[in-house]
Amino acid sequence: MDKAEKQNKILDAALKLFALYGFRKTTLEDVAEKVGMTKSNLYFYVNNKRDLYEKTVSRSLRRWRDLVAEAVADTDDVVEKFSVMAKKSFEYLAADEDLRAISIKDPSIFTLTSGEDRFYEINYEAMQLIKSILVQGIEEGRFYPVDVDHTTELFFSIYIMFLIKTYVKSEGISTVGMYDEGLKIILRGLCRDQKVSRA
Amino acid sequence: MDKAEKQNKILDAALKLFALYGFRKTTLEDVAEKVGMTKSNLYFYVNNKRDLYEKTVSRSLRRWRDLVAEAVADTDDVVEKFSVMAKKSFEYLAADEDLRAISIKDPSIFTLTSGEDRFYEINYEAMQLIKSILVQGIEEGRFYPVDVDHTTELFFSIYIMFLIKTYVKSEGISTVGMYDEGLKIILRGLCRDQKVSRA
DNA sequence: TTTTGACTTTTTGATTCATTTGTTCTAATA
DNA sequence: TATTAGAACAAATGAATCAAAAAGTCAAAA
Repeated sequence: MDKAEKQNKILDAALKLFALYGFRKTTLEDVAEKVGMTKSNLYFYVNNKRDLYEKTVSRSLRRWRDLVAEAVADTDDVVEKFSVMAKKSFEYLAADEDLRAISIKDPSIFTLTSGEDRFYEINYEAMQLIKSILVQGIEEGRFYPVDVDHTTELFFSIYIMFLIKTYVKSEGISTVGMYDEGLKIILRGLCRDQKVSRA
Repeated sequence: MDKAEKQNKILDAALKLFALYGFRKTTLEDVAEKVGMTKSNLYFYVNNKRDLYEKTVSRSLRRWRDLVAEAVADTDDVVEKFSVMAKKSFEYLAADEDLRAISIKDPSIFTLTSGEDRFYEINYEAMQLIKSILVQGIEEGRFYPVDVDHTTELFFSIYIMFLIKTYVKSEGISTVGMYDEGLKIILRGLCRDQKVSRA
């Protein structure tokens, strides 16, 4: 088992422990024990506790983002792309229990303001995906010529808001209906032609 | 000066002090002094510190809501009503420096989830205004027949999100552009006819 | 190169205690 | 009777202390 491989095992262990206890309550000895080494040896692979935490969360966020990007790449029609992106990215957290547990214990993972976003680089790329779809849609004449940057930020903000409402502060199932309704209205406000095609 | 009148003076004084120092750092002696009485006498007009705070904030929030309602009532066209509501309610906080200062010191005034909203009754009526405009627009055949309840909650949530982004965590002027862009898209997604008329 | 145990430093949590502040009450006053 | 102030009490706060736990370092072993 080489270094990179062991680092991955450490991140796996850390993910589970952070999900279970949260940042403060998990000790580096917990992590070391779970991965079968001493605390001091852990420092051979890890800079410090905070860094381990951020790397753990970052990896999950990146997985999420990539999964959505792949689903979008598998789609042809721009409008369909937009819809797939909106749905996949929103549904994801329902399946990832560990990241969801961490998010509840540490709500600062999802911020409404990019200025205080510790995971900005990851989210920046997520926004690039939104932007690219908008640009494509406008170029193809399917979308109205909106202000791409403002609209990108707007959609991303609304999306984050829904994540918070739905998963961080579990507001019950009603947010799903809101999300669907919102998606319909936005698609209608975005699309030039009226054959929006989705329910 | 009768009791109600003095209570109002107390709320005025409290508003200024809470805006200046925040809840924790203003003492009831500060308030009593500002209004020219002793701390113990304050209790003749006020239940307790927390209650004074909530009443102070509530009054400001109610003023805000009523101002918007009046502006909407002065408008005839439904689409115009929606637009006026969106603009007036968003702009308001830029003018009310005291409430803005309080909001920054106490971000929990604006919540994304109604479950934790201490001012729910006030916001509920604000949502009723949104709802009534949606209903009117649908009845008049100007709006698509959206799910009124979900859409109402959706719009209110987006609105609160913008308040937080713009005033609580001052994200700079860029949110204003986002708001305008979003309003355009939403109006387009809402309106059956295409003569949306606003820039 | 990787690991460990012993080590130091930093953080945390519990406890104390004086001070401030919130709250109540009683008697005076207008 | 409605309103006020002063005294008194109760609760919250903040500073200080200190021991335990956890974070982080390092020289030497495997």
